[in-house]
Amino acid sequence: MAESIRRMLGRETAGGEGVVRGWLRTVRHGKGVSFLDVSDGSCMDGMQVVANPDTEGYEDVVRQLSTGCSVEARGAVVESPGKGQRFEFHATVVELVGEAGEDYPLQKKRHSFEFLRTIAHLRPRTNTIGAVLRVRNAASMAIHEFFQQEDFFYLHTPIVTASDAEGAGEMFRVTTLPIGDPPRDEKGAIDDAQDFFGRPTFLTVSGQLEAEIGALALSRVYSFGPTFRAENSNTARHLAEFWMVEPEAAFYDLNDLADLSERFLKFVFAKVLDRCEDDMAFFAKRIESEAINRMNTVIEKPFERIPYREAVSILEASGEPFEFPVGFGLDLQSEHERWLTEKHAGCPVIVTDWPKDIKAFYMYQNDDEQTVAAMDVLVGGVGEIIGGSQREHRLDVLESTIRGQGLEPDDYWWYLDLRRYGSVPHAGFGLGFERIVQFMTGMANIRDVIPFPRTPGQADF
RNA sequence: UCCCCGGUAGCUCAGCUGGUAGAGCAGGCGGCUGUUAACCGCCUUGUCGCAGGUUCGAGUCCUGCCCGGGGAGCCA
Repeated sequence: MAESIRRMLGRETAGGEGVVRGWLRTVRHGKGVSFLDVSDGSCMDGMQVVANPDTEGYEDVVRQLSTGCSVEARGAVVESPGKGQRFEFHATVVELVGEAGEDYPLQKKRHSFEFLRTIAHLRPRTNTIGAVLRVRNAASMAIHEFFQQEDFFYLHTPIVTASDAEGAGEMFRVTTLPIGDPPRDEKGAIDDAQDFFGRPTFLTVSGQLEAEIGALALSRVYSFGPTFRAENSNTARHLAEFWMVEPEAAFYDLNDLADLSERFLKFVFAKVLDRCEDDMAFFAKRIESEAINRMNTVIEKPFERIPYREAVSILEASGEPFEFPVGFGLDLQSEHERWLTEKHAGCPVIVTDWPKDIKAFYMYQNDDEQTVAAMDVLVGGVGEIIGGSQREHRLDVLESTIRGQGLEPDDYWWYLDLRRYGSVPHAGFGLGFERIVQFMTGMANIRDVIPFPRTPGQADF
């Protein structure tokens, strides 16, 4: 195998033979010399391949090269006399592997992200999307590393679920019934009993309920996988298919969970900064100047914890002309979240103990009977980045909350069983993976931080 | 789903209050240069999103539709 350009550029010293394989970003011809910017995606920088009339294939290959074609060059790594790179590659042979005609869509100029989305099969070859994909990779691995070192087991929660009551938005139906002529029962309704699973099934909107099963056996688990929402929401923050990280831990209370979330963010961000230095420098320079600073704030500053009640008082006393009202029982808007973390605290903020009426049924009810043990982690620039809670582990309280919200306890029979047999306090949080990639990279649209975005009306590639 | 904005050359965009389409980049040719999204000169490229309508005349105004972007709601 050829050495990657990342490794080649990272060599201690020049000298030595090598092979460069990759795609041509641009080519500059001089009278007796040509410079090929060759990228193989292994790092931000490409390798400057230098060819001259002594290079085999100079006239019939090198002089004919164009942006986008793939090449293989054999030669030697030498110190570069030019500015802009430490090493360059002096080719003795250059071969064309795959040509790219003049209609190659990616030019050596800036393209709009909107246009790049229409050529998602080629956009990973751009600087920005390439860097995004490398950051995604580094962040994914850091997430696994973090949980492994914290003794969390990676639990594979299901993609297909029969529960249509997870309560987190519209779901995609999964069926093998013939769509034009489905079987009917005696009343003329579609006969779900004849469907593949014998009942209606959907793509999961959350692995949390199953993660709780895992936590109440292995003590600490996390799921990290695709999640689906059929909401018709068309924003820079929503995808129909996205990746979610959901740790769940037995014998954790809300404080333990807040501690975990703080360690988690600090660890993952530090790893990404360390392993994607060039990519992050690119984002800070070309996409969002605060990208690295924001991450460093999370890494360096202790998170401040503020109960919701107190947060509301602070916001009310702030004198800030907010667009949306503040008051007990009202959810915090993005503008409130950002003011709390950016102006008030100057560090990430964890808002705890929220009014039960605006939170989900499975959250632990506090002794005041008005609030639940929920938390939102707020960071500068985006607001909420993590949401979690201690779960209600008391059977009677959970059953009455389910009924109180008009839900049917029988639909949750196994979830309630977990409270019947060896129930323990436990807690967990969820975070949208693409949201933290957005936070890290400063990319404005979530469709540009996932390789193949799925949004309403869009499932190409 | 609602509100706002937009859809003009392969790409990024300009085109004022209606008068019949332009720049940069890409591409072609030539020049020059150990070059750095190289540079200089010349040249080519358009069903102006689609369908109607108003008008002597529509890229420009009106209506509908499609697509995209921003904001909102919902959320992760």
